[in-house]
Amino acid sequence: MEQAYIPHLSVDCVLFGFDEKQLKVLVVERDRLQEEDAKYHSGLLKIPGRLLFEEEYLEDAASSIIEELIGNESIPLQQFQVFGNPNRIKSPNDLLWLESQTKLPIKRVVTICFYALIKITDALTSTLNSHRAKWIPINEARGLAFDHDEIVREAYQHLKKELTASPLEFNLLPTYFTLNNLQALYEVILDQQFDNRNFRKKILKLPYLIETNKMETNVNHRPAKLYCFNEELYQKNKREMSLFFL
Amino acid sequence: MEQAYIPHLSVDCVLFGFDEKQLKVLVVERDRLQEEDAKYHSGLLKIPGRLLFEEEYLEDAASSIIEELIGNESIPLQQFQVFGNPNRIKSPNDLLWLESQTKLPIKRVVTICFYALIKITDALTSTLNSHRAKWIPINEARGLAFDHDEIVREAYQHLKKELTASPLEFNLLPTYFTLNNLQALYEVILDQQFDNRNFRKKILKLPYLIETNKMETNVNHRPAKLYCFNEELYQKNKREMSLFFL
DNA sequence: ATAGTTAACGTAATTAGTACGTTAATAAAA
DNA sequence: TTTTATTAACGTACTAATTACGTTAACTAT
Repeated sequence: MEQAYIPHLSVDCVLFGFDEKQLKVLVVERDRLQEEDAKYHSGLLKIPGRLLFEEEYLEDAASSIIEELIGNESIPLQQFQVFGNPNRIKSPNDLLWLESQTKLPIKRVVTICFYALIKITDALTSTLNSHRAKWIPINEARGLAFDHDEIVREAYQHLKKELTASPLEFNLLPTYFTLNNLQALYEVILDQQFDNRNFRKKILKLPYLIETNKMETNVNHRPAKLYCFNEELYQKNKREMSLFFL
Repeated sequence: MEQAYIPHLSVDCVLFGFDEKQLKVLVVERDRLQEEDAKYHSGLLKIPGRLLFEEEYLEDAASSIIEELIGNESIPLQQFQVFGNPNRIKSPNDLLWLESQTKLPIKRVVTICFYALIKITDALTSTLNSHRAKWIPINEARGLAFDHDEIVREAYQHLKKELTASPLEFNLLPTYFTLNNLQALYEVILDQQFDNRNFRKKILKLPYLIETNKMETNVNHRPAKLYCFNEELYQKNKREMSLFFL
């Protein structure tokens, strides 16, 4: 059964990834319109999102958008802000594109935005390619379609704030990671340097950070111990640990 | 010119007030429907809100709702969450009421929620009465129409989190207040006691808390100095002071 | 072997936070 | 006029957390 879109409401997702060096966001190509689609198919970039269906839960819409791109359906989502100015869609092409997608006359779209943290290794390149999606460094997310520059900027602010308040960003790391991986993540997100020895002392207090007996391999220096994240202990402890972390 | 409503979108406001003892929220009566409106006119309670107009900014809608009830138009608003489950309007009467208000067929309403802090003395009793609005203690906000119980609960959580992260709740106090007024506010919102002497030391570090030469009057004990809040200094300092306060 | 690189442990000094005691100023009661 | 009740306002010793460092260990590449 085909579901009908609500022409006034959409859901957009800012998906964050971390490749051990940089914080990235996932963007997809907004197809160029037929008329201007002359030579190549590479269009303007946007963040993943679509109009809401009439009977659809907001979280379900966001999850389905993520699942299509990443394949994983159990990724925690954070609703962070609504963008709904009557004039937020400034470019006539953006509007035409929306109408071509939905076959509906579109006047104004209020979009409910979510962000999620993605293990960058979970996203298969083939799936990304087939959706013409790719990771770009957050500071290169400029000139996106609609008001998506602003949406990405605000999502980043919320992520920063959340990370300062509670240490939960393990989802951006691979399953096994070194303490220095973790520190690099904190430094990149918060744009702030930490003393390695003090960071280590502080982070090791977290009961849900588990030391394994695995070691880093293929490095040309002393290999570090690998750690992993115990989600069950995290669920138990996040309430107490949630405020005032770093 | 009459503006048309968007039948799928509304804005609701949780307005917090503080009467030196209790944290309160402003509620209005949802008119009983004609049929059941037999004896008296006191209806079910709801928080203030309405459908969005087609060309209206979200913040403007929220501001207009507040201005109508409080009269003051420059109150900072915080967008905190969207409530948009397809089945969030459970009571048939709530739906009928919406349709009677808007003369539109309503299927599903996604509501964008804001909260604001109100000096309780700014709200004129006459204005409140004419809108059949009143302040009720937050823990008595039960059995409200729609899913407004949940909305109030969530708004309160956000307020708590915000107050823990940054000390900005001066808008809940009268212009001149004692340090004990301020402490009582913190204790009520955070549901936590503070040592009077330590609270005083900590709060006096805030550069935007200004000592005046006025004194408390009409108290049968040693009168306290009155303080006020310097908004300009607050704007300058909030960035640095914003995290990790109490 | 030696140099280069990052891992991992430790400690003194500083700063912030907590738990208290004491005196001061006012109104009302005795 | 003294006493009592009540809250204001100041101060200080103790404890916990944070910061700023030094040092040694384990690995690779030359």
